[in-house]
This record gives sequence, C-alpha cells and structure tokens, in this order.
Amino acid sequence: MSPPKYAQLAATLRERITLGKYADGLPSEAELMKEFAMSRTTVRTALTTLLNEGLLQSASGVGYFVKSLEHFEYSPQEDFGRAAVIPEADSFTRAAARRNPSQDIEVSFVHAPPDVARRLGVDDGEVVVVRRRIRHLDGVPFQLNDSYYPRDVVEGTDAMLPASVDRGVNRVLAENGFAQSRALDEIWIRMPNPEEVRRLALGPGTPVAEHVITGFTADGRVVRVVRAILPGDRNVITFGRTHPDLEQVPS
Amino acid sequence: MSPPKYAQLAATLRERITLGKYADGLPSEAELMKEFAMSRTTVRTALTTLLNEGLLQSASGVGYFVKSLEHFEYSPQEDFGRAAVIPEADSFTRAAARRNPSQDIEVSFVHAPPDVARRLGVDDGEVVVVRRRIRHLDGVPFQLNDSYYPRDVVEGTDAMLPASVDRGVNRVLAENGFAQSRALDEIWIRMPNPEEVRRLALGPGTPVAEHVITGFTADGRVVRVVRAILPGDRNVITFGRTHPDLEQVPS
DNA sequence: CAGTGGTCTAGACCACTCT
DNA sequence: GAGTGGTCTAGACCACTGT
Repeated sequence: MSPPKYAQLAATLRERITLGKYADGLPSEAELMKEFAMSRTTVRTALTTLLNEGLLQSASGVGYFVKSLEHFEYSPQEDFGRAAVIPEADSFTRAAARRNPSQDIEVSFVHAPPDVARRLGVDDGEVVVVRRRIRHLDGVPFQLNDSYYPRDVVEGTDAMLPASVDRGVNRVLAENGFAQSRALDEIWIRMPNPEEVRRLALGPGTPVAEHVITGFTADGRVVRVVRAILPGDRNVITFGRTHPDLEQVPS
Repeated sequence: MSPPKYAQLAATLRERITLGKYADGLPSEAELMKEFAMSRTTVRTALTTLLNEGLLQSASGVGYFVKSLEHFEYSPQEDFGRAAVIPEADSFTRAAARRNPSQDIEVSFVHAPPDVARRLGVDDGEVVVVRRRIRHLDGVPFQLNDSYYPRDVVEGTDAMLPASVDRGVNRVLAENGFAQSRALDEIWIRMPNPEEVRRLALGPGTPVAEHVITGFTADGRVVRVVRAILPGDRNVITFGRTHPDLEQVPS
C-alpha cells in the first residue's frame, strides 16, 4: 500500500517548508486543492497534521504560516547562583533582562494535588500554601510556576505575600528554620491540558515540559514542591556539568 | 459564542476519562454518534483532538483506548557514576536491569548536521564519526542516541566498533588523549519528525525531548556531541542537586 | 466585499480485527 | 460476516480578516 494522499501532501509540504519556500505563508486551502487535485477535507487533513507537528500555525481569515519562535534559555542551576561556572548556560539571565521580564503572583491555600501531597509527604487533600506565578518576557507568557509549601514552613513569612521577594523565597524559608540542602529535579514531557493551553496561549502541536522540583532540608524533610510548566516552542532547558571523572561515563 | 460541538464532546470525554470510566475502552464512533447526535466527522474531530493530546490511542478495527504507559527514569547525571548521592534518582539503573535492556549500534562516517557542526566547531558538512544507537527496554524502543565525534578523536579506537564498549566510550576517548572535564546539557521539547516517529514507533500526540550533550576537554575543545531523543510517553528525566547555598535561590 | 480558515453534514469505500 | 477505525468526496454555512 502506498501512503494515503494526505500523508503524501504533508510530506511534500514538509519538504518545501524545510527548503525555505513558504517563508511568506503557505498557499490557501483552495489553491492547494487546485494544485494537488484533492478535496478540501484531504488538504485540511494534511495541514492539520503539520499543525500538530508544530511546524505550522494558522490564522483564521488570513492563512497558514511557518512557525518559528525564539527559544529562551531556562537554566534550573542558575537557582543556585552558580551559572558563572558555565558560561554557555548564562545567557538566560542576560536574555531575561533584555526581554522585559514580569510576573503575576497569587498566593492561596489549597488542597494539595495528589502528586504534590505524595512528594510533600502530607495526607492527600491536606491544606497547603501555593504560590502561583505566571512569568512573562516581553508580555509573552513563557512559564507557569506553582510552588507548594506545608503551612508551618511559610505561614507568617514574606512568602505569603503576593509580590516578588527580592531576597528569594528560599532565603525566607531558611530564615524560618527550613534551609534546603538538596533538590530532586524531574522533567516530564507531555501535551498540555486545556487549562495550560489557555493560560499560556499555546497553539496546537505545542508540547510542554513539566519540571517538578522537590526541595529537602538537611534532615530529609520536604519543604517545597515546585511545578513549572514550560512551553516547548519558547524554552530550552540548559544545565552544565563539571566533573573530573567524566571520562568514566558508561556507554 | 459557545464552544464548537466537537470541543464540547472532547471536554465531556476528557472528564469521563479522568473519572476512570472507559478503562476498558471507549464506545465506538457509531455509538458516540448516536449518544451525542453528531455526525461521524464531528465525533472523529473530538477523538482526534484527544489523540493529539496523548490521552487516547486508537487501534484500527478494534477501538479507542485510554493511553497509559509506565515512565522510565532517564538520569543524565548517572553518566558520572554519582547517582548514589541522590537515592531518588537511582531507580533507572535498577529499572533498566529489570527490564531487559538491549541496544542496536551502528558506527559510520557522515557529514555533520549543521547544529552538530556548530557545536563541534567544525565546518558545515565536514565528515565526522557518528555512533548511532537505539536503546530498548523489554523490546520497546525508548531512546535514540546519536554520538558525534571529530575523526581524530576516535579513529583507530574501540569507539569505531559497532558493539557495546564495556569500559565506556568516554574512557576510550580519555585513553586517546581527549579526556572530558565539562559538559553542557540542553533539553529541547518538540514534536517528533517522521523519521523519529518511525524509529521509535511513536503514536500521535507523543512529544519528545531532544537532549543534546556537548562534551569539553579541560582546554576547551569539544570532542563529543550527543543527541538523545526521548519519547515523552515513556521517559521522565531526573537529576538531583546538593547545595549548601540552596537557600539563596532568587525567587 | 471577497477571500480565508473553522465547523458540520451525509455518504462512500477501504483495510483490518475478531468471532 | 459484522463491526471497527482510516481515508476521501462534495457541499454547506459561519466568523473573521483584509481592503
């Protein structure tokens, strides 16, 4: 069996896109129907395929366009103030400064979601404090960041205020007797749920990374769980490693 | 305007899926047409939406099913043999051992792809050595791993052999005078291209992480660029951090 | 206003799976 | 053979964009 017509059209368009044609937009659906002698349904199936691959974006009443966005560097290790040892990973800070960063902050009490409760080691549905942020660069949302804390860790501190904390929330935690000494990072790759699509204004075919940080104190208590949602079309996650024993990597 | 019919149906199905209905499969398209009084096109548009969200998988001639796969832990830092300091991040090694790991290896000379050439610091299209691997667990492909080396770094060494190198390729490089002391990690989140879909047997709505490792020697030369492709439906990337100054995190 | 993409219908044929 | 999802057609109306 040869591939279906819509897949052949998708392959042809994919090739032309790679070659740099269509830099000013694709032909209209009607023109493609004519050029390839296919029904509108088949043409649209091919275009939808490319939309879902993240190669195209469409604008109602206007047309289809090749998608290309600049990626911002997201460097979890910069949280440690050690970016200087990894020059390649340092541009996020500079880029963010150039790109007019802003954030919306909202602090509230919520029932811990199951996965957060499990990581925090609290009962399912126990009330915890969440600090929700949407971070923008140049007015474009590029990260959701929800930080969960057990109540005793943050109540009565500046971390409860819906405003930026200049000295850092982790510093506030430390002042309150909950200094963290270790963190576990997990990165999940998936398609966004409808709420994330809405809050981040995501187009079709845009996957996200869910970066979950679990912060431990020296005696092993979890005092912080962060869930950051990073759209794949506008973020690249970077971190550096310096190791004298790198040559021992198993391969 | 109210949402279109297909979006309402998608929302209804999404909710039922979350509630655990449909654990044994969804109703057929014909049954959904009947239940919701919609045309087959509209029903299929809703189902296709959920397929592209990675919530469902379909089997021709059989039906639609809720998708759920176990995630394997991918821990770049284990490359350094330091996983022991991060107990939570150690299960990948154990899981891999339990899951009957295997890999196909192929070594060849190729013209460096543009992004690899840029990272290696060689001319565009210059001939380099690539070591391509597909790693399986229990027979399921869960990672593509292409390692690129300048010719002088690996020619005449065991790294050129299409077989596992027990002592590790990085050890081989070190023996050849190219010990690495530092690495830069980049993680890109995107939809897979058709070749990746084929080689990894990816279903629709399955995004991938592209993990690019750039390995430096002490004097700053790049001797290794690795591109690992990790399907999001079967991998979670983990790494741990231990820091006395964690409390200084800006927030 | 003409042209665009977004939604929706009814109907058809096919390859495939399961019994 | 009956039922399933996969492909494809022709046609319609809509909201939206540009001029």
